[in-house]
Amino acid sequence: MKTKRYTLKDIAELAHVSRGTVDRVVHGRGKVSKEAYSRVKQVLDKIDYQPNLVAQSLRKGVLHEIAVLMPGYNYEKYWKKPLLGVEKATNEYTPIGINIRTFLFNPSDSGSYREKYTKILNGRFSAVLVAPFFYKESLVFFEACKKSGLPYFTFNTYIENSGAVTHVGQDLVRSGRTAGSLMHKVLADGDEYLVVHINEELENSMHMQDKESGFRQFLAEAGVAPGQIHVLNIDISEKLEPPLLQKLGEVDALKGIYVTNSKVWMIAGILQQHELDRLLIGYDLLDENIQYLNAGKIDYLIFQNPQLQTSLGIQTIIDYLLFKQEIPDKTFFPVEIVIRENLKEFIT
Amino acid sequence: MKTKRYTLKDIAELAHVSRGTVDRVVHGRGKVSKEAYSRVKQVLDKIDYQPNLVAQSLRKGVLHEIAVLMPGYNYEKYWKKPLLGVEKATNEYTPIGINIRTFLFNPSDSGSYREKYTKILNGRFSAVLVAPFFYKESLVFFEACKKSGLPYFTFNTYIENSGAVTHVGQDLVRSGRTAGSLMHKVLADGDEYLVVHINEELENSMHMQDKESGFRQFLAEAGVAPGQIHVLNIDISEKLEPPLLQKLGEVDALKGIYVTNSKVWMIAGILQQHELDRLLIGYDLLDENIQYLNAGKIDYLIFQNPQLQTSLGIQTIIDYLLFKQEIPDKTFFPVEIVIRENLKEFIT
DNA sequence: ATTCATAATGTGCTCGTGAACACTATTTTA
DNA sequence: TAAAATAGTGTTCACGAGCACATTATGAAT
Repeated sequence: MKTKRYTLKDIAELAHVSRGTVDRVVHGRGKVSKEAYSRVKQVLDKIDYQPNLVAQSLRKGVLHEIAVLMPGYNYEKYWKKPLLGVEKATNEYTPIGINIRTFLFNPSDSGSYREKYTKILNGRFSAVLVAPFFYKESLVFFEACKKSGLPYFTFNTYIENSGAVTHVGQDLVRSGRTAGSLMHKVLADGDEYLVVHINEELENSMHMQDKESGFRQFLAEAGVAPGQIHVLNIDISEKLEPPLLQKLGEVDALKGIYVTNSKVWMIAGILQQHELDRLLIGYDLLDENIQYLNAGKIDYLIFQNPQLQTSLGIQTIIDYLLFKQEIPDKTFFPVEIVIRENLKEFIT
Repeated sequence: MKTKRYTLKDIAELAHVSRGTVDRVVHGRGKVSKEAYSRVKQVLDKIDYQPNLVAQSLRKGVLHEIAVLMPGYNYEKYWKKPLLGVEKATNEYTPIGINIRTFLFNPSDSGSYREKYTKILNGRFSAVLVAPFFYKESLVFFEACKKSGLPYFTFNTYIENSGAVTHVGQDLVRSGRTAGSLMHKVLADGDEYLVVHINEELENSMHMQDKESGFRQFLAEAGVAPGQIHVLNIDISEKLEPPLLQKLGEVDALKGIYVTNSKVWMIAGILQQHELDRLLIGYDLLDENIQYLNAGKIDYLIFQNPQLQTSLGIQTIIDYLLFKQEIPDKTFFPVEIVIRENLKEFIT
């Protein structure tokens, strides 16, 4: 465990050359004779040289610059938490020579996305963490990254075969299964289930499909007939109330409602207004949702820990850059179940 | 945001003195004239000097040594995870000049505890993170720490008025409430509840009391009569089976069982053997528990994330030592609810 | 006024790395 | 063969803080 750390000077002595030569070998700068090279190489292979990061950092001023590309929270408040995660990581890593630059784009304007990623490509970054919000534009961006040898890491939105070193996010199918299981534990045998998708133009509808399929998957395994599961697609621009009330009127045994995104508070509001009592499950710790959770109108919230997405993402990048660690191509983090009783520690 | 970092040299120039004088003022080493002192002080006040940690670390070889005092996992496998947390933190912080030394004691031998903490007191540590397993011995240790000015941080076991800078742990009352709520959501109105304490000599029984009181607290608020809640105290050296079966035979409506520690798998085994079906809630992701969770015999596990206890503890210490941050006197982390469906990400 | 003590201040080296630079040895070109 | 080019190697400085040591200034004592 207590392996001595070798310095360039140590190696130089062992290989009977000067520090400069060792440096040239280590960094492959050339201008080294075959004999000197092989002697240094031999020593290097034997001792597993790890450069002193502290000294590197002191010398270079800044070891790495990392870019983060994500939507600004003034457009969508969901993004406030991920930004907090970035700030946390920034505070932690700045003193050791890692600079983090944040590029916020407008999530309803792909032009602003392009503009920001161009800046990143023109900067001199060691890596980039990106929420690939726009599909087509992201593919272009990824190609450009590859061309300039810039490693990219994605979070929040998963893109198949993106070529990213790692994706950090939540397993959506699993989160749907979790919702199904939670609901199934509480509901009785004959009760029926409702899945509500509340669409926004912005949000990726793939997300919701994955969640629904996980939900159905679990219930099927638990012996719930497909006919007991109802689905409601509502666009946010329409009124939510009429279709919901209609459905609840039609199906009397409908005892559980699963809302596949953070807009669950809207449903909670309608239920409260009409004094209806249903088991209600949704996503994310928005203020509105927390309020209804505390009031007992929402039973379970599934939490993506958006803050963790970015802080974990940045940490992964640093592991990659500094320690050349083996990085898994997907880093999932837990599907957290939040009820009123364990809420507190999640929101501080 | 983009505040320039001042160096000692910068300050020296601003105050028209030499680097050495600034150094003496910053460290209060004396040998400075009143005029020079006040000039430097003035500059210092204005610019908020933050010493360059990288340079400090390089110069001093190691910035801080932190001691961790906890039980070894060869005695109790529960402690394997906290140790992993220590290792994770070690890997992360060693390259920036923070050394972490672990002292493992035998949790059934207070002598070994004393022996290890003596070593720590004789070493030159900047801080210590301790699982204060033995109450009386810990008070002695804390006194000694105070005397020698060694800041101490506790985790896992909470000691009232310990004088620790921070305690890192889980809110036990809240975890009891959570168990109560989960169970109450599923059980019907007339159903009855059972709390099982499985004692080990080693474990602090305070823990279990806090959990039970949280459990009762919640159920009382939810309108469950105290008479509907039964308690079973079993010593691990006895046979668990007879008292449990007797209780279940006596009370027919007993539909939910809450085990206040990680020994829940023992109860699950008995239920399985006798083909009994009850809602079962317990603690921690031991292999045995996971097995029963997957088999559907355990419904919910409450998870303390033991790994997080130590890694968060060490991080807190570093914030304290390096950044002199305001540290809350208690750092709680979430009461995680684990079911079969969201298990996976918690165990990797 | 000169010597000595001491307070106050400045200088220089160290930590390990990176990079510019200087130097030597060998080969190429006129 | 002398001059020039180039390959190979070693030396030196800088990064910022900390600390030992050298230097200077100030006052006291003879």
